[in-house]
Amino acid sequence: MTATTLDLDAAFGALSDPTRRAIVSRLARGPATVGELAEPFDLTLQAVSKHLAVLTRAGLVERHRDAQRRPARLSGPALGELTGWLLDFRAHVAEGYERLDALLADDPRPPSPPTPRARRKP
Amino acid sequence: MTATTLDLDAAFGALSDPTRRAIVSRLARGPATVGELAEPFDLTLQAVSKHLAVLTRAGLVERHRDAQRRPARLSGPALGELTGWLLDFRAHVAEGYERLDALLADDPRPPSPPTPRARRKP
DNA sequence: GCCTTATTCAACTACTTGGTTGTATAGTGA
DNA sequence: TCACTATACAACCAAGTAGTTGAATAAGGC
Repeated sequence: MTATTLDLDAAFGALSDPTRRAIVSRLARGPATVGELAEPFDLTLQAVSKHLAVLTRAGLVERHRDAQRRPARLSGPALGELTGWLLDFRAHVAEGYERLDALLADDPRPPSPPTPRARRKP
Repeated sequence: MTATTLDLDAAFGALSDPTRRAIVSRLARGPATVGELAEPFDLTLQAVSKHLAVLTRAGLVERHRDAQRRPARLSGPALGELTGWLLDFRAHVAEGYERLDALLADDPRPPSPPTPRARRKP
């Protein structure tokens, strides 16, 4: 409740980096230290530490102290909020599509031109 | 199934910008032209066009031509995939928490020392 | 053909960011 | 205390990006 007031900018931004997604992936299987997290990557510990800082600032990861170590673990609530935001969106999109269908039914245009992504002039 | 092979980097990156999220928000209520999308923002049309390009590259938005206009609309599948990815994650997180509980039950350590973030020397 | 509208491309600037190296802090164990 | 481990901080750099202005392209209407 009240929640973390998740910063969507920071959260989405944090997940836009493949290294950070991999870190999140690993943390999803349980807490880990910076050293453990850094192992699979060809990165300095400092770099991983920075990535963790980004994830922490975004509210996606929590840290605590365990002797010299500062293990990180995922913050469930933030991920939940993020997911909620997207789910909410999908619903709106579905709604939008219905409306679009109505529009198209009124319009003498083919249902959906085959324009998946390619935007090159011939 | 095979799906659009959604580029998570691009998709999350695209959503990490508040302007682009606002654009997506607006598009969720139906297609719109660049001009229409630009109206609520204090931005040039070029800037909005660029944002749309980012969203399109990320597979979140589709464009087509309608006379001089090039209306944009959300691409449902991509949003769905993104949501799926996060949902999948949440499941893993829940799993991870269970495992963590087991760990803590095995460990003579207080559940969570009050170390939120402050790391300053006195 | 010419003018208007809608949008994009190109070049440029200011700022952010992912990475580095080097140094400093915190905690453990001898 | 000293040595060692784990992590963070600071300064820096190369690359990316959000924004700008100005010019170009595309389609319609006259």
